Amino acid sequence: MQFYQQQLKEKGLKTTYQRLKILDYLDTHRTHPSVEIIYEDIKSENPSFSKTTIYNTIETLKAHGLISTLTITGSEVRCDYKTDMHHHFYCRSCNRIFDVDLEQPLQPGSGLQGYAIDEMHSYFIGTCPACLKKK
Amino acid sequence: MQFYQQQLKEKGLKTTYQRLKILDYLDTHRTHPSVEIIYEDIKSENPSFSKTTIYNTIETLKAHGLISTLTITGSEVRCDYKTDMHHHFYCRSCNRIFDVDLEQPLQPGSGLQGYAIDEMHSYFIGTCPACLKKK
DNA sequence: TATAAATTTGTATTTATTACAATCTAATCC
DNA sequence: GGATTAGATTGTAATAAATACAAATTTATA
Ligand SMILES: [Mn+2]
Ligand SMILES: [Mn+2]
Ligand SMILES: [Zn+2]
Ligand SMILES: [Zn+2]
Repeated sequence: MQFYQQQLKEKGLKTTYQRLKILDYLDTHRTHPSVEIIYEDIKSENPSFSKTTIYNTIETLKAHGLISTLTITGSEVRCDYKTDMHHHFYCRSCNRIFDVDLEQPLQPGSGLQGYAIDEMHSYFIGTCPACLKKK
Repeated sequence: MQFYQQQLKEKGLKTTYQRLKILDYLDTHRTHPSVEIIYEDIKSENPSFSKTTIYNTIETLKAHGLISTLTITGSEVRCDYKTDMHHHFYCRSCNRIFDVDLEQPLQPGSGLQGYAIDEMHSYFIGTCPACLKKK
């Protein structure tokens, strides 16, 4: 928790219980949870937590580079404690998102001369091993 | 138009004015338009066209591999006539999506052993050259 | 401890998408 | 060609994620 507090201070953000809680949640739940999931989980032990706060906090933390978000499911934002570039696999069957390692990480390349790049993503969509077994 | 009709037949889909129109629209508007944009444009010359039909048709055409869709903006589905794997750049400033060529096309790699892959995407987010100039 | 700025909260609103039932149409068969 | 029917389109209602906003609360600073 001390570390999160320091991160917030470095970014000029006030330390609040909510921000610490969300950072901790994402750090310990590397499952790319949706806002809804985060909300349900946190709310269960902290009923006064507001969903709007989660939206606000996710936006703030992301804007300051402390977390990242994914839009690969098409229906909701998914959150990620990791901010370094890495790749994902989205299983349509169980709705889970997995981190994947690729031999060839994504590189800008000459086709992007003149573009200012903020984010790089690559991902796969399909069915994960566990779901394949069930069928 | 003859070609679209043949494509539909090959997939066992009925030929309808709406499907031909949407295929033609996407073929001639390689701008990754949203459903809303497609709707506005088509409706202007064909007021009876329904937005639901566009949603339905996009889904059907995609399911049969005749078009593809992107979810990279986070707020709406964007449509693409191209179905072969290629990469994208999303400009947050003008909301446009550009096709980009990369030296290294995305490859599954050993990190995805056991996964069944339906789609592969990679994309960049940032500011396009035109928007950079304006600032 | 008092203060100001920032944050949280609850509610209302917006927007994209889906559900659904009635109507219509394309393909098939006579 | 005309009747049949499965499939497609349409309009409306419903859902769900995300945003807007203002009041209440809290943090950091003095
Ligand atoms: Mn991740
Ligand atoms: Mn494209
Ligand atoms: Zn799965
Ligand atoms: Zn731009």
